[in-house]
Amino acid sequence: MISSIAELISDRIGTMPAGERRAAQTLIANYPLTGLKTVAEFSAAAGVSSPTILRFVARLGFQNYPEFQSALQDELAAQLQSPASRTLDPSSAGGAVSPMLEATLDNLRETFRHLSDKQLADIAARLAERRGKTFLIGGRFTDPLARYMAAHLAIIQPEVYHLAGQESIWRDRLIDMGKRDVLVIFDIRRYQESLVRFAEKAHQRGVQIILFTDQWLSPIARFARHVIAGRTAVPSAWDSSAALFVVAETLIGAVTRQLEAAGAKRIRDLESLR
Amino acid sequence: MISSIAELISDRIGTMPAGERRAAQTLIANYPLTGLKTVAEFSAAAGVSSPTILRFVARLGFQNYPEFQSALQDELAAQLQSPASRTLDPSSAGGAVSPMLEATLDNLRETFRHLSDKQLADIAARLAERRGKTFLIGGRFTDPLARYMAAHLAIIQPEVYHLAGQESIWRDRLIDMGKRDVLVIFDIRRYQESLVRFAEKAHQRGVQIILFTDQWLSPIARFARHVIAGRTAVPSAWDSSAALFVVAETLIGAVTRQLEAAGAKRIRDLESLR
DNA sequence: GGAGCGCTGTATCTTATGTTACGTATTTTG
DNA sequence: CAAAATACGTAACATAAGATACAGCGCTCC
Repeated sequence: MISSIAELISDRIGTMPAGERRAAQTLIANYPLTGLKTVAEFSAAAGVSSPTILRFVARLGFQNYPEFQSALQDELAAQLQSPASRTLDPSSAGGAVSPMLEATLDNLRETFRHLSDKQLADIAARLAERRGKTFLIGGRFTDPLARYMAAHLAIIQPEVYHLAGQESIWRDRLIDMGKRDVLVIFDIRRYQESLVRFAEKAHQRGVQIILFTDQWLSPIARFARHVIAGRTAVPSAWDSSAALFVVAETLIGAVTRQLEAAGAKRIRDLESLR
Repeated sequence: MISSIAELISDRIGTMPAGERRAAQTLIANYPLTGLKTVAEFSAAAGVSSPTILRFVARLGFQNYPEFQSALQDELAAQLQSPASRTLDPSSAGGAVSPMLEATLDNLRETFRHLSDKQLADIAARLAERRGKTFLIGGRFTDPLARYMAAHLAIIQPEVYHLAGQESIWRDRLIDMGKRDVLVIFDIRRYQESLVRFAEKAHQRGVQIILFTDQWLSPIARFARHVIAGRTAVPSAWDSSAALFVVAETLIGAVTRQLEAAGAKRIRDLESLR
């Protein structure tokens, strides 16, 4: 059964022509506000013409645009009157919504529950003090997280390097690493032998290691100065790196804040280079 | 300081004449819906005439009725984007828990609320049916997400390619793309000109585009067959890609499930290759 | 109790919004 | 590859919306 207009749309969006689908997507993207504006504004937002908007609402079964708007308003009224129904979406209680989401939300909460603010602040401070270089590397599936973090950190401070490519390549970079440097490693099951070896050698050279791993802890934890253990279990064939991703974003934010003064200037400089 | 229109009203309601006060009370009673309706409906609901409504609006400092409505809509938009601020009272958030986490949790819920199961299933089905090749690409900060997704998809099916490196390189890959193929693009603010150009050309060649973007929709939405709009707002200098990351993981899981029969064999084959 | 002021509603006008018709472009089908 | 069907946008149209002018009414204060 279809109760909301949003459902109605996602139900029929497959059968719509391109233009109307754009209208639908625009409406869903910031639902239901676009639908409360005028046809002209709606069409401009979606990048189509006004008749297309009207055909779109007609296809949804409404006689005219005002009738469509009234329906949206009624829906909004019902939502606003019972805020609980918005937070606890009936579909989420019904289990229709992806159990992946539920599991991920749990993972996030659990991960942060075991992660004190102080710990995060310490790590952020270590990343922010630029005594030496910062290296980032990840495993088979987690290397994108290392890239993501590197992409941000490299903007707000110099000497941030993502170690990519073959093992032999980054192994040679060990020669550049010393006790003033930081190495951020992402490694979750199944832990990669090559990463462990690399971490050990870096550790021997006095490099401070910050490890992102799962709750069973990669063997690299043995060499790490800081360990972030994220929950990874989800109802899927794969483990989830979402919790580690969010921790990474949190750290990026914290480091940025600490480097605000120096960082702001650097960002301005970068902008002017474009 | 007065931040919301509701405050503004209750601030001045004492100085208003009887008719306008009725208008004010009616609006407050089911705020802000009455204000989004037409002047005629508003006046009928309040039991006064239309000019009284207009005088009421003028007294609040608005030049005309549409301006007043826009202000209400903006306010509503702000509310809908951060449901936590309304649902969870600030005192409960007073704990030491990172506001980043709270914002991210909200973003996840909001993103999935606008994303129906059917839509996800459709996209997963499209990614699972291997009529053609699958290409993935991302912008400056989102390319790691493309990599992450590619790393997983490439294991369970053949002909999955992540487009990396310079623009000229992947532009040349266009020649391999046809209407049987799928292109997954990640693009959030600030949208990259090069990606838009690339998407347009791919679209012209009949490639089906699946777009991961933010709620303001990249211009690429114009060419996309499927659009996933994730919430990105967090208390940080950067936008958050966490919601898109989780959607990506969800899709990876769904595709894997669909390809279970074929995929399981493939995974076994891969294992034996090690 | 009468004059002045202010608030409110009716009626009219103007604007801009939603609607429709039609020609062109695009896609699909035989 | 051709022909039909469908979809889209431009432009003209009709309608309903918001704005305004003005008259009536009630209230207050001499």
